[in-house]
Amino acid sequence: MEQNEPFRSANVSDTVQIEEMTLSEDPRPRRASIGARRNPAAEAAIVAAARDLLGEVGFAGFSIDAVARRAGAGKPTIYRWWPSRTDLLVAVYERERAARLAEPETGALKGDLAAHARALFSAWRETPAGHALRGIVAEAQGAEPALVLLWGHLLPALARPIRAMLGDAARRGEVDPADTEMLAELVSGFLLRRLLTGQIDDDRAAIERMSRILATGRGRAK
Amino acid sequence: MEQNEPFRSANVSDTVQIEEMTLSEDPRPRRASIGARRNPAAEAAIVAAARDLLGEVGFAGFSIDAVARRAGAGKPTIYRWWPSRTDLLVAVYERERAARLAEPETGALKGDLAAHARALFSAWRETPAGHALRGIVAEAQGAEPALVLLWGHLLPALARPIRAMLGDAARRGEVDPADTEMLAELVSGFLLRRLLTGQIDDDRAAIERMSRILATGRGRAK
DNA sequence: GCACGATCGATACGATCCGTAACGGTCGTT
DNA sequence: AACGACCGTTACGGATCGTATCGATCGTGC
Repeated sequence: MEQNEPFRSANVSDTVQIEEMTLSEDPRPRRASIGARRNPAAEAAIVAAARDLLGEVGFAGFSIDAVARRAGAGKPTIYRWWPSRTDLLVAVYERERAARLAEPETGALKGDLAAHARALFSAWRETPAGHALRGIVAEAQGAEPALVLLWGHLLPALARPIRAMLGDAARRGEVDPADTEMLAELVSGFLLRRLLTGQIDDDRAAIERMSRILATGRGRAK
Repeated sequence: MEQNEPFRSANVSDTVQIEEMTLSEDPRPRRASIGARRNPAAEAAIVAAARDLLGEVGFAGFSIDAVARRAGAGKPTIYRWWPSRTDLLVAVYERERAARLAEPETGALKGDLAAHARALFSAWRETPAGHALRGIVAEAQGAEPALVLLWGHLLPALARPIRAMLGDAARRGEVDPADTEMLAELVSGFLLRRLLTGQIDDDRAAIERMSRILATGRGRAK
């Protein structure tokens, strides 16, 4: 879904600043070592290859071998910097996710939650971040380090903006401060369940309902 | 994670009387064919081996080869009846889950939800059903058939008793009937997120909080 | 200047697993 | 009595993982 122009390779743009267009299939650039230090071009090419691969075939076709082939890199180079497949997935996930940050400036909790959920679903749909997170969750079901990383780092990061919204709402008196933690868990549970079942389309009705139930309670339902 | 309980003895319950040809010192019991029909002993031995393997090493060490070795069965026999690894996981999951059905207390929604969540966590802890479901979810992130099975069959089955409780509550006027669907999704999201992150210990406080928020709303917080 | 050493890509290895094929043997069904 | 679906064994091709080895590259420290 991204850039596909088979640009005629002019130069390699070797400086530290790496553009993300260094991924085409050139004859044999043979990106060699640049000395006793990490080659930023290799790092960028590997992450870009992993990202594109995830975007094209999803987690199903994601393998270190395939990434190495696509990036024109050696597997030892990948394993040197990302000790496991999970780490590479995390690198892709965090790089893609960093670009999209939702602003919770709405004022009412319900609107904040809905906007955030819609923005997150959109990011998961339109970047490989969704596939990356799905893969990480999958690996966490069989590998202990991935599980620790998931619920010690990634899920807290996922819940952080939600918790921030809930904190604001608590300060405004919209919710009981004692409930914010569980409310954040319920929201992230909703998001995660939708992601893992492939239901991240822009279902505004469902998002609206979720936000209303969790933001305003439902005791006084219509 | 991996708090492997010695869940049950390795007895192959129901179905058919099985001689102890699985663990004895005999070199090769060689359970042969019984003619042009399915051998219940083979089926029971395979499912039992899969269940025990899940209970001992979790989804990480679960493979068809390992199950075949343990069951003294041939891989073709397994693939004949369970066309994919996912199907075998489902067989284990549904067999273990069938034993434990929580009865709704028919009192108030909050208590029903809490009791059900606690019973489910308990079953996931003390039988391999939790490991099986985690494996199915993991495979659903990379295989389309598993995904279809998960959210077309398993998750609806998981949500069914919850939806029933919510239906009762709606008839009692406790919740708006229009909210039952999303409430069921939120509850199952809570359960699933806890399972996938290995947090299915008997956290009564959290379960209580979840039940209170979803059952009674939280607009009138203390 | 110069040896050291970490890096690069290429290749290969052992191990594991998947899903299927071929085969001889078993035994109800027809 | 022939048929055919079943069983377990063995084996295969393909894919993947993670690691080892190698020659070449080129900053860094002496």
